[in-house]
Amino acid sequence: MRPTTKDLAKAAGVSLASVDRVLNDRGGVGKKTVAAVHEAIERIGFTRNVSAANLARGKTYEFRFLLPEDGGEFVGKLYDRIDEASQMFEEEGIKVSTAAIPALDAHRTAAMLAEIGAKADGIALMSPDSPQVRDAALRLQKDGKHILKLFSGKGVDEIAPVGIDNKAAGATAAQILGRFTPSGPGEVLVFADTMSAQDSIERRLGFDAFLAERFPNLTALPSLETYRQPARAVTIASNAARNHSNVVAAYVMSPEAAVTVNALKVAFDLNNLTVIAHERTDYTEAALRAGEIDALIAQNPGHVVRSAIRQMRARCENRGIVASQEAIRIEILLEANL
Amino acid sequence: MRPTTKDLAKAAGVSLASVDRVLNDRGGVGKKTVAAVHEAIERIGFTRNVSAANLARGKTYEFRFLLPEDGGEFVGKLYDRIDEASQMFEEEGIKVSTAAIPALDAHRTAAMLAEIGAKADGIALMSPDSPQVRDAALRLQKDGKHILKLFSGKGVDEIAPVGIDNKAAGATAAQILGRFTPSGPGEVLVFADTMSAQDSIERRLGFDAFLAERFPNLTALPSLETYRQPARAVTIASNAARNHSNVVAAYVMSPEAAVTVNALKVAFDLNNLTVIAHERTDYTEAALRAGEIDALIAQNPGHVVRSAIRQMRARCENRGIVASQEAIRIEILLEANL
DNA sequence: CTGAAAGCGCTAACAT
DNA sequence: ATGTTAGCGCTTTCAG
Repeated sequence: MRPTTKDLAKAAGVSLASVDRVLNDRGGVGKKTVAAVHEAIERIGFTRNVSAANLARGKTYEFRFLLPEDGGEFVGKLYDRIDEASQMFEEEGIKVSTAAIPALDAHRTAAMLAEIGAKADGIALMSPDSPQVRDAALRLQKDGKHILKLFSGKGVDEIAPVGIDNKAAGATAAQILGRFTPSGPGEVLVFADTMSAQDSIERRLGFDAFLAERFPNLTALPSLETYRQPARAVTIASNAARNHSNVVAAYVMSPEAAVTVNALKVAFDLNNLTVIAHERTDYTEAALRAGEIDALIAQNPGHVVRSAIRQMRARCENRGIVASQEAIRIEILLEANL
Repeated sequence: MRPTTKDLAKAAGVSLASVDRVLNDRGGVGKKTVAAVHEAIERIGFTRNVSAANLARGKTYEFRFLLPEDGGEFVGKLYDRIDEASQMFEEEGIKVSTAAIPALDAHRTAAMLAEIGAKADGIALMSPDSPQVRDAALRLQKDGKHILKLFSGKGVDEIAPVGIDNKAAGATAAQILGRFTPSGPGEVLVFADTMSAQDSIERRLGFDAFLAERFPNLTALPSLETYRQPARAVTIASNAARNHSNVVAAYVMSPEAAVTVNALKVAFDLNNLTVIAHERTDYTEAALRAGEIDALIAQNPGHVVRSAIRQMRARCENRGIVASQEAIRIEILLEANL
């Protein structure tokens, strides 16, 4: 049988309470005691029983996902995965819920973050970077809350990101686009909802660097911003078709491809255009099947959600994580591996 | 606070013991009692606390991975992931270990399976299909052991598989190979360690069907078997180069690509040959970076290992699984998304 | 067929 | 600074 705290206490010649204090480094323990316990841990090979600890602690965590209120299909998928994960984590005493935030209004987002964050143990936030939100997040972190950024740039601030490396995702898009496009010089259209989003900037960076290095015959044109407005998107695409005679491919950077791809359909013959888009949604899946989109660069929303929850928990209990499990893979989706 | 068994017992007007009997349908309970408990569960919204149950039960599980003794690099990766997972699951009372089996010797494999299986609660087995092994596995299943097949065909027998759908993987290889290869007629070399392995057969099936339908100008040649012998592989590749004037691509089906790719390197100019291989190992990763391999069709070994463990546990506790979490994705790896 | 009661390994008051 | 002890929610004898 695996040694228990009782065994440990006996082996270290101290009481259960002292063992517990050392194990959870609560302080107020003599140096000798600490040393004795640590020595005994090594000697008898003690590993704590998490179930028992959680039970005794009786602590239940409240984690909250804050998602943009007008998020579109991809955010819809996230909601589904959160529901699913919420059920499986409930058994482990973790309550997971969601809240919609007005992502475009940095002020109100920051206010909501502060308010909701105060009541939760952990927050996973999906919102464009902004000073207000960043400050609110950092303040919460100071208060011992654990907060994670979803799908946003890594290393920009002190807030840990969860999601694919957007620069690498852009590079991946460039590589698949380059390989799928018949060789010979050509121009590549690049679309974004709006270039102010940190993730679009990073994708663009990775895309350009890779394309320039590997496919110098392909020229990436300046980013076109649709603001997710169908009419505007059509106008933009049509203008592009008129102004550029040798467009051979298009890269749709935003996670909501529908508006842009629909616009491309009216302005171009998609059979002669390599189209790379992001994220798997009902729309992009159908478009991939129909041959309108050639490949999808995606991240698994279920994995992102579960990873975020595991990471928030690990932080709450200040335990480590299994890094390889939490790395979010950049997936390339074709029709055959949907 | 979440309702507990005590609350449930009170709500149903029965004792804790009866509640437990119903919850774990142990039988020997009156119909009325069962009904009362179920009604109360719905009424007060009871969900069991797994931690507490596991603690009280005091049960620890023993799971064992049986892997081929001469497995090569890919199996090496598996060992690494198993070590890693073993640590994280130990905290939850799950002991995970490995054992090497003589995969080519069906008899001894079956014998080892029977012997090791008797001592474990669950077995994850990676071995070629054979009647002997199948029978040993089914016998263990009858004895209430839980056994999973790693990387082997789905639906072939009563033993649940863990790993990618090999037919779809073959199709994915075909699609990426087709798109990466300049159009115009050409021949495609297909390599296997040996075609007797179920997974190679399925990959070939998926590959051929997809290639024929989408890339009719590409002709897949009969499978070439290397038996993983370097000299033999070189001979085969050289013969292929001599006998076929228009080879434009190669599909390496086996999880150990090194021998075949090295042989291809001597017989062909890899710059003019699209090479698709399987699985991420140090070798394939380097080859991908060097441009010798054009794309990798892979499955995440860490995910496979964790999924197998979760599934064995779920079976032991006869709980359900979150299907979307256990589906092993067919990954397409390029240099940019390594 | 049903119930009472003693733990599982750990935590957290409350003592000392 | 250290120890004692009463549970956490559930399972499991052992009686009835």
